[in-house]
Amino acid sequence: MTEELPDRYSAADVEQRIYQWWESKGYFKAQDVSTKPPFCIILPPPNVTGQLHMGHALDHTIQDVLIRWKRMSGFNALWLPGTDHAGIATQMVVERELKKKGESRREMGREEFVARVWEWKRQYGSRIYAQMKRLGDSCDWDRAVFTLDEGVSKAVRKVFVDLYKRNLIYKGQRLINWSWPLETAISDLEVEHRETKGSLWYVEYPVEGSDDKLTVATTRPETMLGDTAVAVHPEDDRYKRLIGKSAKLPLSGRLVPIIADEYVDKSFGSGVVKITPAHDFNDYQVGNRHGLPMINILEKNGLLNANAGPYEGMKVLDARKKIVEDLKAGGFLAKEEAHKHSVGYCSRSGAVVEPFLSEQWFVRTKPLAVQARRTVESGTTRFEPEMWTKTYLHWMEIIEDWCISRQLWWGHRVPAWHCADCGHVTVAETDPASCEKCQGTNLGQDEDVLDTWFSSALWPFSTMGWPGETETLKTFYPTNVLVTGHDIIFFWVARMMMMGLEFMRDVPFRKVLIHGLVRDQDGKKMSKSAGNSADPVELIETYGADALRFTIMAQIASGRDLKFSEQRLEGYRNFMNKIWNATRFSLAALKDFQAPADGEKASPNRSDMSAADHWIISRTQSVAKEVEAHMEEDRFSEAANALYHFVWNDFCDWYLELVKPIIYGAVSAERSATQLVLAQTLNRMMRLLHPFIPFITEEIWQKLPIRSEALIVDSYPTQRTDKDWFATASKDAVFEMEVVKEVIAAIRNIRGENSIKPGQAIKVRLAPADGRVQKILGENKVVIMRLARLEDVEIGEAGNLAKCALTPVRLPEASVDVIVPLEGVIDIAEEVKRIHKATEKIQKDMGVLTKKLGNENFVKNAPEELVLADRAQVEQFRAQLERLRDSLSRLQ
RNA sequence: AGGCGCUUAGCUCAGUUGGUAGAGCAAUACCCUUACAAGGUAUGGGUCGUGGGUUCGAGUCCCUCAGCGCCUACCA
Repeated sequence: MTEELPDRYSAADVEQRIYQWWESKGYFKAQDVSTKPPFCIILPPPNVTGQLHMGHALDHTIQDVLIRWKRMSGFNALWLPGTDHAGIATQMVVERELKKKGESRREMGREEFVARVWEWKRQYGSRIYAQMKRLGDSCDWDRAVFTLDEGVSKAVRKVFVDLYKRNLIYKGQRLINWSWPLETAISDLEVEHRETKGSLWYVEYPVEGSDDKLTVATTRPETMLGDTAVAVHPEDDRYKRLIGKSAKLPLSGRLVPIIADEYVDKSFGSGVVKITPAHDFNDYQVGNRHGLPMINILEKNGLLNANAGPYEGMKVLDARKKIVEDLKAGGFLAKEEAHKHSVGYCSRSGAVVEPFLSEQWFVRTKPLAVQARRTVESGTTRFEPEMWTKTYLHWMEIIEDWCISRQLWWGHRVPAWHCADCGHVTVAETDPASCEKCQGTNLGQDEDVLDTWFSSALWPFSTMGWPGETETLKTFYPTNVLVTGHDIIFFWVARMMMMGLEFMRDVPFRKVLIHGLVRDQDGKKMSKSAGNSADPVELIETYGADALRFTIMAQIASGRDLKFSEQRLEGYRNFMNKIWNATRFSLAALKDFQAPADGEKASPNRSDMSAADHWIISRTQSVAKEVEAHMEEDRFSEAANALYHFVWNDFCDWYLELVKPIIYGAVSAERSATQLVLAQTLNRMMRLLHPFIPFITEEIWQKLPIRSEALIVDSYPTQRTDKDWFATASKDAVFEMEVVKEVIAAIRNIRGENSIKPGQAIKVRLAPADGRVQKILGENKVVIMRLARLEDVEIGEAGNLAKCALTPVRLPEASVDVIVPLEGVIDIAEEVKRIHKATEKIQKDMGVLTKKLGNENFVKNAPEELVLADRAQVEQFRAQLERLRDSLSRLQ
């Protein structure tokens, strides 16, 4: 009933077909109402302009593995997808397109431009979804949400209005970060600080009414046009007497007061600071403390304004140059020093960020942060790894008001209307027809849009139909886990916590799983601009999505960054091929196998099973147990590695090899039993592997003799689901197989060390220490002969050891001497070397143990079983050494 | 400046309660053995960054120092 499979697995031929089949069958769908327990993850919405990058690949693979695992574990699993309108990013992309066509945003006006962006979105907005599907993301696509969808927009408005009415949103004139190329405010978090080479200029400010001069140190001399004070430290004896007097600004001649403020560091520069409240955050605070006027010297486009007098219309850097020249010419410049300092850059445009005085909307975050802090402190929401808790809590302590307005066109427009008649601002969920104060109809909507992160902050409930009281919310809120990188804890996680608690009265998620970032081989963060980012879609095309997923999952450990290497990916691609070929062999071995009617429940007669059969079932049980424990604790790499080892080493290297003599043998009850075990093991193996490598496992599943309709919705093997199957394995089988494996390994070692050609069959004598082991060896004689390539094996007394290689096999509770007569087979001298090597190793190990056991305190304090085990081990070593010495003496 | 993290085999990294160090890749030797050369068998390779402490016993817990990295704040 099996068809022929190609000997190489081709992911490209399989993955997209399988994905479409899953989707067409509706397997990704979750139920709003269900008897199953809910499990929900909301996808951190990628930018609608985004292309899938390695960061997504990492983030999504974790989520998909979790979702698939939970889905198979009987949960009503919902992975809710969506995309983010990404205000600045998208606006920039579309503007760039327009520019190519010779069009501009400003010329076409707001309405037309927004229409063009929507057009762009319609065309390219689902590109990222298509790429996610290549990765295997099993999202419930029918629920996909875009942040500008009607439902989400309604939620945004409701939240805005609500917070405004409660005075948690306000509009105010404040100093904010201004990106002049984009002509918009940006939040603190969108500013990147970079060490930059600059100069420190010492400028002399004459003191009014005296010959004194104050030397002011500054890195931005052009801002002196906006100076409204000069400050010194109140305890600075050099300048105490000048406090209260006025200084005369060079060039403009304007008078400014000399004030005292503790903010000034006496030891830095000259100990005198010029105060420019409208262009520096510290100065802004000093200005507020002293009630200083604020002089803004910049236009929105970054050029100097009328306040700059003769410098009006110049760019900041040009003005700086000119002013330095003028200061020098006027004799005001005392000196210039090279100076390194950190400068803020706009993370979007790359331009230097200017602190800029402007009218913006703010969220008062401190009251919101209180609960958001407490729920994490109390453990209602936990961070994993736990260390991020501190980062989060610290930020919640120092949190500042959040500037939520952006001077962009693409986004949620601020739902506030300014009355031209009375000046009142009407904030409302539905567009008002008239001013709520004077009833005038001369209303104009606020021009600003909201920070993209404002809508993102509502994501966990806005995507589920809030403010409606939906079944989705009832079932899935709070969500179970949020999976994200540590770079957006502040941007996003913290804000979702605040909003969720405020509007849903409950945390948005029970757990925040923080993972690391993807780096290149040199440890650099992957980024487009650095040109070092691997393209996951390309990698998927070359190696397959499964290989990429497994590479990620096998390496990701407790939130650490992961260095991506294609070599490693190749290794796991080989693993996929290994699985494929193991299946190919198995299916051939099952050609004449009749699938039992009771499918997964069918078990063979225990008496018909071989030791290998018992053993592989027991190994399956162990690995299932291990994987379950690791998955429960989010130790994905441990789970992945346990599976890797199980498949490659246990199943392929041992089980399949052990079973070959039976499979190739005559039809019998024993052979049928082994076929059944093989079929059942394949079934469990695919189920265990599926969350990690969904495509290949589903493809294989469809060809298995024992299977259900679809692996993706079959059950995940645990001690409970597969209790009966695991119970068919005899407990003795593990021990029995250990003996067999060790004996084979010992013979192989003798062969390898003595350079006996693989093709050359040899004779071996096995001398077991007791009847139990003797029985085991007898029962597995065929297997041992095959795997060790023997032409004959004798089991019994050690006999004459003359010219023999000997390896005492070490096992707790078992001992066998493996004896290979070497005469005519190899050079005796080689064997002498081998025995010396083996002896040294045992002596070394024994030395450690005897030293330990010689320590009274160890014997007194260590657990008894440990001491006993060590003693037994020493005894065994002693016996083994004796055998080796004996063997050595008989060689010469 | 403060906070956090890292330092284990040539490379990339695991190592959950402290009990004689592991994986993948790379390397070496031999093999196209009828599932797989994207494979098999065997082998070599580490005083777990430094110095100290706790303990019968430390890669694992505590302290010191060094190097690297990240985050936050910022020097006018």
